[in-house]
Amino acid sequence: MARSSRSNPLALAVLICLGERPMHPYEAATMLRQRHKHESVRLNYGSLYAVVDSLERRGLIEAQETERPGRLPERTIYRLTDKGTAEIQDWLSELISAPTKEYPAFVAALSFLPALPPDTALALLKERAVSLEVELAAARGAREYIQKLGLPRLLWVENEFAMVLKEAEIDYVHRLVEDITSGRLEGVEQWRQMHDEGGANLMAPSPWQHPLDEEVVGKSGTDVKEIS
Amino acid sequence: MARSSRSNPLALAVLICLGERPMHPYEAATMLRQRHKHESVRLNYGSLYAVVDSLERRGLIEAQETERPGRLPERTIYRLTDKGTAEIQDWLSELISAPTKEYPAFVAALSFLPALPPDTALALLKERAVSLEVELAAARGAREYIQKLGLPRLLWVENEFAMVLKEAEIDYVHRLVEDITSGRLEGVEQWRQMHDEGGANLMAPSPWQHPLDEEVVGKSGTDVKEIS
DNA sequence: TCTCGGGTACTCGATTTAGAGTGCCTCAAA
DNA sequence: TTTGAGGCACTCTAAATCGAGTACCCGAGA
Repeated sequence: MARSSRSNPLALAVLICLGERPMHPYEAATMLRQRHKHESVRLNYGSLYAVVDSLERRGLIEAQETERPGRLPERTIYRLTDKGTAEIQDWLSELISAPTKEYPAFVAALSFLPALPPDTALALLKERAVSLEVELAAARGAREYIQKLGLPRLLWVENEFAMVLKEAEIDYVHRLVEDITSGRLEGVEQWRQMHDEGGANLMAPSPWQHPLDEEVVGKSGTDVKEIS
Repeated sequence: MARSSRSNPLALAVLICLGERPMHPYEAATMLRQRHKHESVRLNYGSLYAVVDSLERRGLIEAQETERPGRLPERTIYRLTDKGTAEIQDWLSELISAPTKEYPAFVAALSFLPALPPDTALALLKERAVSLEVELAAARGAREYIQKLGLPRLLWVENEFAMVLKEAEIDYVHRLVEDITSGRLEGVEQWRQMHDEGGANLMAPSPWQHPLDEEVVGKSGTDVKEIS
């Protein structure tokens, strides 16, 4: 229960905004966008209010007053409680000290790579490399500009790290492209062969009858009796 | 609608399993675990059946027969449709060719680093580095073992890439630790100063009055009239 | 003067997700 | 012989998520 409530980092972001001064949710969102934190924390208005409610239920923030400027929708100003202050330290410490298992889409995609014909895969990987390089160039541009504005590096570390990840990915994609083209990647011959023969599209090209399957695949698949 | 249905890669994984031969959802899950795909694709039983239903509604798979071995719960065997075969190619192509914006927890954490006192942050970062190194060693071990089993590299690329990411992260954390310790990271002095003075915990240490805020923060925050 | 695009500040509902729970089975040890 | 651990194959429900929608306001241009 307390564990699942730490799932959405947007909640932490809101807490930290409120740590600066009391404000209403929409203003916190505005501030986060202002400071470009919406590039590191998924921010959408649907979740924002859900997350704020949950923070209030948990006693980490409390409503201070509600006002309505003109006849615009009413807005509730929240303030951080002591429990909230403690939660910031705790949650943030956990996030920094303990790596969490993540599931990037590209890792998933790579694990099914053999399902595409090798030449298609190659073309698509090259496309990705180009897109990534464009993104990287954009990020570099942004960084230089921001630096000129005088923002110290401390307040930009997240983007620095994001760039590091992007560079690593670019390198890897390039290497992969080369290894496939040159046939250096072991498995390509069977891969190509299987698609040439109009073979089934699998994550385990049939020539090998997936090495990890051992005898186990049959276990839950072969007692096909007693059809209802 | 079609867009949102591509959100969970588990659906793609199921499609690909069914591409091998018809089977019931639980068996697909077993096969995925067998082949260690659950390390690249988030797999839990709650989502599994939801995802299968959605695939059926979209006409990508269809029920072939339902059987019940003994008096165990009934199981439904699904098979891939032609639409499903096409969807595999399409979806996978998209995943490979177009990088998608992701929000790793550590990026979020870094963007709030100034909210922790610098010495705490340092200690936590060192902790993370150690954990990451342990994980990397484990991954290397697994890879060597798997290699000895004779699994070709093609069927292991996703882990290779995951390791590349991990290495990049380790490097970065090390650099960050050094830059903070040595004071080379610009902003540390103010950072330390602000926490020494028992200052507020913010993502924008107060001495700078967040450079990116310009005049804008006041916009939605200062018309505090007409309290209801 | 009118209006039209863009910003403000939320609300709503349809999906999705996570993970605990269920009831059945098998096998092995006491 | 009983008992209990562990696997099978789902089902259920509470919570989270996302994006579209709403209702208002303001300022610039025709």
